[in-house]
Amino acid sequence: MIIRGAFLDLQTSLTCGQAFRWKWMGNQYHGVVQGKVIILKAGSYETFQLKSSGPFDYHSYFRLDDDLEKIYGSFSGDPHMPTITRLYPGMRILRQEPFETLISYIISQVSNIPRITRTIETLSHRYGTRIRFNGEVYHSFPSAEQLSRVRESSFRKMGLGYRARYVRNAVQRVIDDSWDLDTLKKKSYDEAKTILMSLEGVGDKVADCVLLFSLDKLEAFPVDRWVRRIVKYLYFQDYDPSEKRIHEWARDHFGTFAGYAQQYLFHHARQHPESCN
DNA sequence: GACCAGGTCATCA
DNA sequence: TGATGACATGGT
Repeated sequence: MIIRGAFLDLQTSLTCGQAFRWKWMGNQYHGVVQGKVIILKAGSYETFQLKSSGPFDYHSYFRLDDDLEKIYGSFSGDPHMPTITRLYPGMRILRQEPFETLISYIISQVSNIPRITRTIETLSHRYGTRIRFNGEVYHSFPSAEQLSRVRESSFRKMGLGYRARYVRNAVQRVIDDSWDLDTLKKKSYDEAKTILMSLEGVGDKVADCVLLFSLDKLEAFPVDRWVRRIVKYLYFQDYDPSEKRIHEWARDHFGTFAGYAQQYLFHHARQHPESCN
């Protein structure tokens, strides 16, 4: 199937560090979303080729309803964002699955993207559902049910370290309370964040990532080391802002689309570390 | 081998 | 509220 006319930078959107399961193989991106194998290839201007093992709502996954021009426009009063958004046009926030996002970002803390990717791959390979497609074997990200049979010690052996207990507890909570994380979409940002943070090992940052990347809260502004670095350099040169101060500032300064601003700042900081010194 | 990584939590002033 | 260190481990 060919998708036309989407303002979407496939490569940057898939590899800017928000999703961990996309692999570049044979000139295409291969991934598994909602238990389906998805293969994507960028064609000439604004066309994409999509193959999948089952129905895939790419419009929803890539959030094609988000009007990027309008979002960029909402940052036009900022001294830096017009330049930064222009460097990565078409980079979109993805709408990922809440459970996968929660577990992935619990794992991500104080780690690095290559390691996070590898760990999540191992987790999927061991406990996810095996899917054959086009002669290749893929694995879905495991469900809470599938992970509920895994001991904390097994997570530890996979290299999760102290995060093993957090993952184990989060899985247990989802199973015990028959917790459908999607219901958090209907709650306010603050309510949903409070609920997520009631999980051990889920603090400000992980909660914001889950809210932004899977629960439609575009006002979430995850602050990690990279974001703190670039925000401090670009906007707070005379003093060192506290975590709380950065959050207040981001909400006031960027408003409803703070999450998009965050992702562009994060990506830019990683592409150009020298721009933060 | 040192330093760092998409943090969180407990503890103490 | 704000500062500090422990937590496990692997990438560079």
